[in-house]
Amino acid sequence: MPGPRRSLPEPTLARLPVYQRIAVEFDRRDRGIILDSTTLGRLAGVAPATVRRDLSYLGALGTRGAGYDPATLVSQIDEVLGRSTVLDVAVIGMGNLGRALVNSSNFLGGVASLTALYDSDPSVIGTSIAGVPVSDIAAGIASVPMAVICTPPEVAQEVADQLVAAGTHAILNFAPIVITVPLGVAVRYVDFSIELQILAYQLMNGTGPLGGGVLHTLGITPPVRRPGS
Amino acid sequence: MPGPRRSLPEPTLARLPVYQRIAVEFDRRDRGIILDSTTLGRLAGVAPATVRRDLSYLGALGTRGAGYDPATLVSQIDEVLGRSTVLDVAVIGMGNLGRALVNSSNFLGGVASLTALYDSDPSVIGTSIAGVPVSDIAAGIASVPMAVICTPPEVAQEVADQLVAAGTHAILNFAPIVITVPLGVAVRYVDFSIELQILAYQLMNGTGPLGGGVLHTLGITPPVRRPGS
DNA sequence: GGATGTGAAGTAGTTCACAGCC
DNA sequence: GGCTGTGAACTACTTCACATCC
Repeated sequence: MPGPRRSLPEPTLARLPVYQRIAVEFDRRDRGIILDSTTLGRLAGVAPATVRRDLSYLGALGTRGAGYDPATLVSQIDEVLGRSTVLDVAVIGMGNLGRALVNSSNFLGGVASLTALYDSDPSVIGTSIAGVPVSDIAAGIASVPMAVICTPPEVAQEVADQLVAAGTHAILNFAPIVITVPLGVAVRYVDFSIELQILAYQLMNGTGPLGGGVLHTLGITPPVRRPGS
Repeated sequence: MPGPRRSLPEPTLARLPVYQRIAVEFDRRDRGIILDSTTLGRLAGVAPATVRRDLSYLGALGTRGAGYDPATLVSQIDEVLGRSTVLDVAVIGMGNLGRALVNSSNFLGGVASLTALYDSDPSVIGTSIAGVPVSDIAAGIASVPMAVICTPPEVAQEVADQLVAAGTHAILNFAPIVITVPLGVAVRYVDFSIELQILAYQLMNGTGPLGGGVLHTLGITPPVRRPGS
């Protein structure tokens, strides 16, 4: 079994939204300017060759000798990321984090629409957050393609099971625990404490003050600025 | 330039806290039991060979024919992750997200101690959150080794510059923008909207309902459960 | 001239497969 | 017997370097 042959490598997938944010900004500010892979790479924190390789997966959208048109970039990335289809998403667990997420302006990233919120706390059930009413999780979960788990870790697996039973096929899990799902359900993890631990390690070892500080999260290498530049 | 030779591969580094959480749980529940790489791998969502390779970086701490002692695992991972040295961390930007983070019980992950909070909003400055007073960012930042940026993207670069000037060498950035720092400063990114976009893509293409749903965040592959198991 | 797009080379991480030890 | 620890093979991604085209 050679693996499900994802059409786009995951690190590339993670960088596309970054390129797009940059292109949006350029298109807004300097309409008509052309972005080359070196500039785009510097702003995105990525090597020029990597930028070109990434964008070449979307087809030949650059102009040799010049670069990439921001407007084209924006629409092509929209296309490949499927921004034309907005997916419904539910958030389970309306504690501090759940509330912070749904109130955050960039959370949905243009690909998703918030359709339901769930909690088990009677004092929260029935209230509205970001314009969406909070339902009682015990009363069942409506079918949604994507869901975000922001519950305490003890109940995360149970919630995941409920979601899967209700037809969810993509889960973003903020609970600090690995969840088990059937084949065919996509899960991604966001774990703040692990991120801090990695930073602490890198600060204490090698990659610290003398090392170079070039790290990778989401496959993104931040740009480096030498003392005099 | 062959790269700064980090002693531990980053994906391994990201998995160690996961193994440790599992080991802590086993040690608490069934004192004396021995964990083998297959079990540990299933719970962590990682192939057995990868578990063994990861743990072998910490030295030979398993017993051939048996497995790994949870208590040993916990203390060895503590050691390599540097849990003996607790680093001071500051959080900049006390909006919904900043507040949610500092109020979250597992945020500090045992490696950090929250020593300062900053914001620019007069109505927040002077209050205390999670027992730590919020200071005015305009009044300057005290020197801390690690910092977390939870500001809006427009001011994230400026805040990063202030932090670096104050001596910070590790930054966890939640603002949806790439920041530029001098060589020697470590930066990691957490971007919720990118995570959702990746999930949406994978749901729509290949890796969706029929594909396999095996994803990678933080280098962690979640375990898969076949319909009957 | 100058920047893209891409084979080829290089690098990092995963997985196999088995020797070694309990 | 069973499971670890690890060289060797494999796979995935990045980077080089250059032919190609505007």
